[in-house]
Amino acid sequence: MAYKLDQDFYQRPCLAVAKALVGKLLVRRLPSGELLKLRISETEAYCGEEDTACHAHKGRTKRTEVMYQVGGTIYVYLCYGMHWLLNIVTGEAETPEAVLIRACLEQNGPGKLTKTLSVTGELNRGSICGEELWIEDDGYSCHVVTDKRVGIGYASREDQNRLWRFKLQ
DNA sequence: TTAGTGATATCC
DNA sequence: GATATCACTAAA
Repeated sequence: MAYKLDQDFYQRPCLAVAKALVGKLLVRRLPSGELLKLRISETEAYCGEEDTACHAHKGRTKRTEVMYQVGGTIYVYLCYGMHWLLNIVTGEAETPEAVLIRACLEQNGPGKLTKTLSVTGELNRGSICGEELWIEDDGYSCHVVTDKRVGIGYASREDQNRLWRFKLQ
């Protein structure tokens, strides 16, 4: 009995949302009308200006503006000129928090994931509760393990060591 | 291990 | 205007 997560789900601290999203179904309706469902197997939390790994830690800019929206907003970002990364904004408005969807089952890597789902910058600032992209809970539950975040060598040692990555075990 | 890629931020 | 940076991937 799958049901679509509503906006309230995302209006919680990013760590809680990041952990809760692991094991959920990411659903994408392609422009062609085709429906794709993938189970989320890995997420990472990026939490506020205090977090030196977070894009918004230096303050609000044109790019990070999206992270200051209310939870439930989609933040899509182009990395290394070729990969779109999918994030979901969490928490209250004015707090720059987001969860990076890092991988789904059968899809390791955030860049491959967005390629498979045809996620591009067009979805940036959209709603994760809309008709193009949303998340469902089908009652599946599993063991979630934590780990250090990766690919954030520019962050402080302290922040690199935070166990803010959540994986399906 | 390393090259490729382009938007963004930061520095003239 | 110019350059440095980057939450990655594929090929070797």
